[in-house]
Amino acid sequence: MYIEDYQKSRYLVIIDKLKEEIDRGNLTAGERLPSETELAKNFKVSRSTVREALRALEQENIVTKKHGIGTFINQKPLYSNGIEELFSVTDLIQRKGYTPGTKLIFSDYIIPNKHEKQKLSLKDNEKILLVKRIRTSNGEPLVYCIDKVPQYLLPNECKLDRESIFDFLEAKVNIKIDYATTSIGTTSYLPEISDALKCDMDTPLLVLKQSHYDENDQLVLYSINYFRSDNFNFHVFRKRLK
Amino acid sequence: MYIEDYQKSRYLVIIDKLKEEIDRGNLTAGERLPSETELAKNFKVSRSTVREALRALEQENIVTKKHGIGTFINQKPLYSNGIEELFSVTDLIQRKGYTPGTKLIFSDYIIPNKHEKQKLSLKDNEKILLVKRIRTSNGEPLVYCIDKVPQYLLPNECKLDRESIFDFLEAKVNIKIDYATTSIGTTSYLPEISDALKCDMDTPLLVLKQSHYDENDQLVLYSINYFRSDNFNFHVFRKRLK
DNA sequence: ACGGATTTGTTCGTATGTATA
DNA sequence: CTATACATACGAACAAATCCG
Repeated sequence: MYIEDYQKSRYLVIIDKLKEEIDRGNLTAGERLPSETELAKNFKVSRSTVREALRALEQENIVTKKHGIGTFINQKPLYSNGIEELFSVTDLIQRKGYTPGTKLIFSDYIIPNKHEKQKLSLKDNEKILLVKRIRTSNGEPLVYCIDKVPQYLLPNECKLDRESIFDFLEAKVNIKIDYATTSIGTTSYLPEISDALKCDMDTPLLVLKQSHYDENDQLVLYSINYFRSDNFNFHVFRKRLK
Repeated sequence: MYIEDYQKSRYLVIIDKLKEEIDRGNLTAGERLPSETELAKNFKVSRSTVREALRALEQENIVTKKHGIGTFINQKPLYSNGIEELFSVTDLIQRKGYTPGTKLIFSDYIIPNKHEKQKLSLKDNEKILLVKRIRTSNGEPLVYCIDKVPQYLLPNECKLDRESIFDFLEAKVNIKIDYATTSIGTTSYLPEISDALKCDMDTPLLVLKQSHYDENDQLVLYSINYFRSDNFNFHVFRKRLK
């Protein structure tokens, strides 16, 4: 009987219901929601619970609250490639509806140089697995990926050559990548990389250097991704503070 | 007497106090905060208020809460140029401790082309103010800015040649820019722009195309910024969802 | 310009649920 | 199993912003 809604907090249920209303078109862009008091009455919960739900929706940029006026459905649905959400290259390609592929260039354990040692905060004698791959989207080269993982995190002999590193770490080693700090820059023609991506000397590359952390704030993966930027952009939603 | 702390909500005060403790080093990275109940007792507020403060700090990526364990100061210092926060180029330069400057290239009202008309959702006959400027940091050219503002938003004859457009719109026209949707890409050498930025043919440019909206979701400014990327990176904090 | 009605913001106190050590 | 810590939920009160007659 009460198996149905078992263990789902009320405010989460309200979020789902409101999102459904929006998807279904009963609530459209720019429209004002019923007041918090009204919503509370409708959903038969307290105003606090409604506010909890609205807060989450505001954080997702789905609604905007205005003091003394009301809560409004946002104009901009956004969700393009919002770069502020961390996903693997595999995910990135799949979300665009394309088929991801991988060409392995290099994969082996190496002795880290000073810079790598510092980035991954390694002790002496600790090696890293260095993987270089070209990721393709429907067969077309899109990204040149260089990934570095400390050896001590990995099972023996593992080469990480095929699958998504994110998926592998999660499935086989039980490491969940939680967040990353990323720097975004560019570079001009680099022989090794530009040629592999089949782009000419005039095509600059978009470079993402990322330090990935797990849920315990351990740095588990440092990666450099070179994107062909002629047919590729990232998007960010930027919000003014204060 | 009571003029001092006039009208500042308690949770904001708590946020400031906790940040101060962190800055001062009394609370260091990785450390666990006192429990919510304890903090409430210390600050002489209810636990709800403490939670309100902690929620905000979590959103700013300053602390992480773990169910049943505690609240922890984050490892990562974060936000150098967190691009997810929207600020003007003037702010950007000032935050780095440099002195911003401006060289005006062009400023006049023009009849928009089809693309501009669509981007700014203009009616027929509506002109736009087109401004092209080089922004300098301690005298060195850093960004080439192209800004487009619908004429009907501006006072007569205004040319926006000197100051920050953000500041001008806020101070003189009472338009507050609230958020922007941004695409990040690159471009190779462009004569007009690369030369102005004094960079050679091998230096790619980082391109930010931004649609700026005010608090009523009105598109008020479309801008294209070309950054010299040889001495400049953006940073993003990317978080995994789910 | 004023006042009252509406709406969101802040704070409190309390109770109960759930995760972790 | 128990104590601790965070998560969810309720209801109440007052503050502050906005709107409208």
